[in-house]
Amino acid sequence: MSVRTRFAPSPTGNLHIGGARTALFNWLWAKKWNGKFVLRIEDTDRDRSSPEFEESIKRDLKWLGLEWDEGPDVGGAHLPYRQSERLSLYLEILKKLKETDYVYPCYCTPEELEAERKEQLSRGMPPRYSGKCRNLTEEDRKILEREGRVPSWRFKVPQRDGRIEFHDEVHGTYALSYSEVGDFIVMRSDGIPTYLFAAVVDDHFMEITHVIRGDEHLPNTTRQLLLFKALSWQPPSFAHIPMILSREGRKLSKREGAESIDDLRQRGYLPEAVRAYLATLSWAVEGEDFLFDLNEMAKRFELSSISRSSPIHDEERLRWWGSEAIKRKDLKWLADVIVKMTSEGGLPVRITTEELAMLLPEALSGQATIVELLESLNWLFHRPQVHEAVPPWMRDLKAELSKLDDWNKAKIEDKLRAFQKRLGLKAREFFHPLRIFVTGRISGPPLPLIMEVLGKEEIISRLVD
RNA sequence: GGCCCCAUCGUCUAGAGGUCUAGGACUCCGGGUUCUCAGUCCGGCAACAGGGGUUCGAAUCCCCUUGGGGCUGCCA
Repeated sequence: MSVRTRFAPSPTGNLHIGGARTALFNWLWAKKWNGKFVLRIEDTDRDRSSPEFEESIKRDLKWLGLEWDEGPDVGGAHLPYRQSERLSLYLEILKKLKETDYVYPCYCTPEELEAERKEQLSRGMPPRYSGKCRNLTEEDRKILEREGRVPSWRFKVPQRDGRIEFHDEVHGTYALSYSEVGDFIVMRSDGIPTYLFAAVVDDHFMEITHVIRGDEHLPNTTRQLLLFKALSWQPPSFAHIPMILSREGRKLSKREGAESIDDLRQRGYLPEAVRAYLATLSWAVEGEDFLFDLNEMAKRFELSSISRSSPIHDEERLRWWGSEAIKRKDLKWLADVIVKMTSEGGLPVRITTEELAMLLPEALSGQATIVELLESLNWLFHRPQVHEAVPPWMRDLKAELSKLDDWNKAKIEDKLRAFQKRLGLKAREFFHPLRIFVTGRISGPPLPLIMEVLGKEEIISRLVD
């Protein structure tokens, strides 16, 4: 059987680094085995799901290079791929469950359940469903329904000793006692299935072979296994990857380090950098070159080498991957992007893509993002605002340079050095202020190169005296 | 509260009983190179949470404690 994995986000927010890493691992595992990567939209939370989030998630996945073989927009053999469009299927399966007596209607209202939970907690009891609707008679049910109550449907968790056990690809054996699991709702009173149920049904019919997801689902898996068993379905393999924690060591939240992929893109990170960074959280690998190529990454990917402890999101390390990715990028490509950005930004373009590509090797110095790269090059597009005192030799230098006809970096450098020596200045005493007047910056590519690129006229006008 | 998961430098991690005076990467620090900064190259600081076992021998196995996380939802 060929490998099929899925990424099943709920469209209740943007794709953030945690979800992106889950998607990445699923993609890698499918591709490693020449299998299929399925995108499934889990929009069963009607209150919080929105089409806008679905769109942004898809856009961000594509940006990361994680294209899906089956899913919304691209179709596939298991249509539809949005849970809200699969409602009749869940109803059908629920019917089976009813017939085999694996579920029962629960007439408790959310308010009653909440009160019950509070009560249990205050008495130091585990907050679990009491099972009070489990043994209702037909007569009881009729009475409750006459009151206008619409039931939800709960799964009858076997009341027995022992534990529900399964093998997890990263955690090894995981087990939970039956007595720890309360009867859980599979179908809400409004006819919408819960995640626990819908995911099981979909994973079965979509023939998912490996469920790779965050380890917050570890306890849930036992419930889902119960469902698989009740339906006589073969469950997939499970791999629960540790969830990324914030700098403070807490679960990622909007307030704490839950960076959205959208945000990283807008800040100018390259997708391969984000991917490589995400991959190395929990995945220990030797070498790093292959991390920039998705297919190479897939070849080397191993579920068994994923570590069990939660990594902490670290911007410093993301930045390092960012600069590595830029360094490896084709110069022409980089130049193209920069030129495009400047023209879109309405900046005067004083340089051709080819010229820029030649300049780039000297200009690259640890910028983590394209935005930073552009920033570091802004002397190309703006005359600097210099507030420093004009050195006394500036007027002479200007005159000297005006006489230089052969305007290339070698000649410029000769001129500059001769001038500096004649003045009796140390190199830094001369070049440093000159750089500031030419670029407004205290660092950058070699000055003669900058001067050649900017052109004689531009340089003369920047050397205010 | 109950149950479960996790635990090596500040961070990501290697390590599957002796090869560990614990290796690599990021950050940081020092030095070389450079007109400057960055980069780059070289070097350096820095960890097995604590306590008990098991064993000739433990970062590696077991137990307890501590710490962190998750689940315990008509969220996913």
